[in-house]
Amino acid sequence: MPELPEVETTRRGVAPWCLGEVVEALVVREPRLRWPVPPRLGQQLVGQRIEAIDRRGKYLLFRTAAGSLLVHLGMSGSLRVVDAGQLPGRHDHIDIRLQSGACLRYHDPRRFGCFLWLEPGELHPLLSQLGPEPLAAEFDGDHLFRLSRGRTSAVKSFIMDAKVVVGVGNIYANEVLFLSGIHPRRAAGRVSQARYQILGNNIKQVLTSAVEQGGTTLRDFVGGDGKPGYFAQRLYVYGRGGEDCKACGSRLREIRLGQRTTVFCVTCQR
DNA sequence: CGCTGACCCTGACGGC
DNA sequence: TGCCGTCAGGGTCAGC
Repeated sequence: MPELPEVETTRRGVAPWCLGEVVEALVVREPRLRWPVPPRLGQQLVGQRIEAIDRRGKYLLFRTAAGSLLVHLGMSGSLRVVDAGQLPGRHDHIDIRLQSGACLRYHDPRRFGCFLWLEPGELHPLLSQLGPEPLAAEFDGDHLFRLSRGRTSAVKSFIMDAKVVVGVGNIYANEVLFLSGIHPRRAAGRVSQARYQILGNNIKQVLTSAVEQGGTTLRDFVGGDGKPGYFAQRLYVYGRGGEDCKACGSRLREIRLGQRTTVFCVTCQR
């Protein structure tokens, strides 16, 4: 599912159809998402003008004068612009119909995503604990180094912790650790400051590049405009367990770490 | 406080 | 062909 670049790609894809538009109707066919879709969401959203679409980590925020719609795509969610006349398919759970005739359609087979409402100025608990944006200036290797002191959990789990930094999901965690030469199971507290500088820089570089490429296409991901991303061709380790390391030729090893598949090179990563 | 594992849900895929 | 186990890009939560 979407990691940060996919969410950003979705944001950019849908924005041209949404900004300045008034919501005509909210159609909820299936309210059972990660949390139930609030019954009052329609009343809150309909009639409002979408003034901005922001992203915080992997959350999207549709801003209106009355409050904000908070959307998370979960593992399998997508948001696409379709013509209002297009019939919904299986797992097309929610439509946001705009007065222009366009329709934002939320599709999510696994239903791990969410649609929630935020009052103006409300700091939702889901957002209040989040760490810095990886592409912001306040995130860097020093931030990782400081937070990691004394931590015994694996550095891979550490960088995937949204309280540490948002937006680093399983694909990019694997990639970034490979590029940094760091063993994913190494204790976070036992990675040097110098290596965290490298890791921090690689997180910024890889996510920036992935956003520019339009995200990573795996299985069914498509951006808001329906076009697939092209980052998948550039993956070094994710999905390549048992294959040869592109740097040294060793066979890539695959392990489970915090219930997530982890792929790394025993030669390149220490 | 930090860490681990269960859990939420559907679908795809491989082995038998 | 079907059945079964496993796995999938997310995150929360309880328990230690």
